[in-house]
Amino acid sequence: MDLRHHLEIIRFKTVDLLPLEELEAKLRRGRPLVVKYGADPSRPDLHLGHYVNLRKLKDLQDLGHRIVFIVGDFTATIGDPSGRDTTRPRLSEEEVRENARTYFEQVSRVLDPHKTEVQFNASWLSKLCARDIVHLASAYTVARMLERDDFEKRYRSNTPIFIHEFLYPLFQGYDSYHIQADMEVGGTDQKFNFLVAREVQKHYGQEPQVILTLPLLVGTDGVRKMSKSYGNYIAFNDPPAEMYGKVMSIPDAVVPEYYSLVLYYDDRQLEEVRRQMAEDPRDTKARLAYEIVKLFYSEAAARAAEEEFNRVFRARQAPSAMPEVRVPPEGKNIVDLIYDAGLVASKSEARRLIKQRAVRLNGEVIEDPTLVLRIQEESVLKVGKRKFLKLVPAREP
RNA sequence: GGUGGGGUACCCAAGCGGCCAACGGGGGCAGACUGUAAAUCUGCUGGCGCAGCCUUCGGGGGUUCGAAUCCUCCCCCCACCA
Repeated sequence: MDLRHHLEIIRFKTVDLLPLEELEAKLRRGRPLVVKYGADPSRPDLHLGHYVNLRKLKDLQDLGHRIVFIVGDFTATIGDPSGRDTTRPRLSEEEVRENARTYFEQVSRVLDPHKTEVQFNASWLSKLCARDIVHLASAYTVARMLERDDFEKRYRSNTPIFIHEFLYPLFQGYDSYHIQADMEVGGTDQKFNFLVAREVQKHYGQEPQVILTLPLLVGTDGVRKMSKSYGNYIAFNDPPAEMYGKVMSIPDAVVPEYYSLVLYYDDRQLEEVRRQMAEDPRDTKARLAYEIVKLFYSEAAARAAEEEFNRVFRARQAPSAMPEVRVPPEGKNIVDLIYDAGLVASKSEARRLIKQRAVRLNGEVIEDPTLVLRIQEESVLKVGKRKFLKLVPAREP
């Protein structure tokens, strides 16, 4: 493959790819690049936002480059004392290892696990002594640290920044140095860290890495970036129906973005998507949902998810499968029933929902929270938009 | 180290002795409308044995018939000065 074509593949969908000349020089040597990807050991639940990065790593892997996953167990076990969240748990070694395992298992759905390396950064970072750390810290200045936009924002808004937080980018940079990274891949929010890493590598007399950043996928709210902490994410591990439903719930405006970043559509295809979006937004989004489920599961799963979705939300019928609850012959209070089934967090919440006419039995609104429910035959209880229970009369033992 | 300001529910933010389970906004949930989209309107958003009760306003102690509100000690944050 010629260099131009090779570069073309690498560049697809990237925001930053720099410095380009350095990348060309590295490629020209004909050696596989060491590509670094940082993994957060506290977040084993991968989502579509991660997928954007993994998809790019897959490209690089297919081009013959070496993917190295760095599990940040060092910082995870030290814990981050910033913020008032004193309860934030410090992960134990076993937890980190377990998280890394499930993480890697999910990664393997995109990358070839046999060609992907995993390294734990505590194995070298924990060996640094004070002298080493001072030396590392002299690779960068406070002024330049404060250039990072979230530091800058916090500085301006008088939110504390702790010294060790300045250290983290440096440690990440040290990781790059340690594995002799040629390139680091991540979201645009990582750009600063990646650039610091270049300085660190130079500081140690190593050729700096090339940085490759990808757009941040917007979450299901259509506003903020997809993130577990915002609760706006679609996880690799979401069951097909859930995944399908979540895609359907994204705002129209971001549909083309999903086509672009998740399905990897090129500009020509995207133009077509936009045209269809104007014409038939619902079906265009449905196709997106279908394709995404297919990507993570299978064609059959996608078809099933679609059918189920249409059944429940378009035809407004009960789902084909739902949790079953037995109702004793003497009946059971409706609030207790909803609460015991785990549909709500508290009985007060159950009462509230009833008051708001959000609870239906076989389509009939239940208004009385003191109701003792008795049933003769199988019934369907609907709570809110998407929670269903199948009620079964319990027979005498 | 000094001086001043501040810590209120998921987040921001009012309240500054009883009318406070705590204004308002955001977020979330629910209902109507719909394409589980957007927009809009409405309601809710600590818990329970729910017309009542219990727990909450950084933590402990105190004053008072009564405290988020006053006093006191402690912890934490911010700004300026050093």
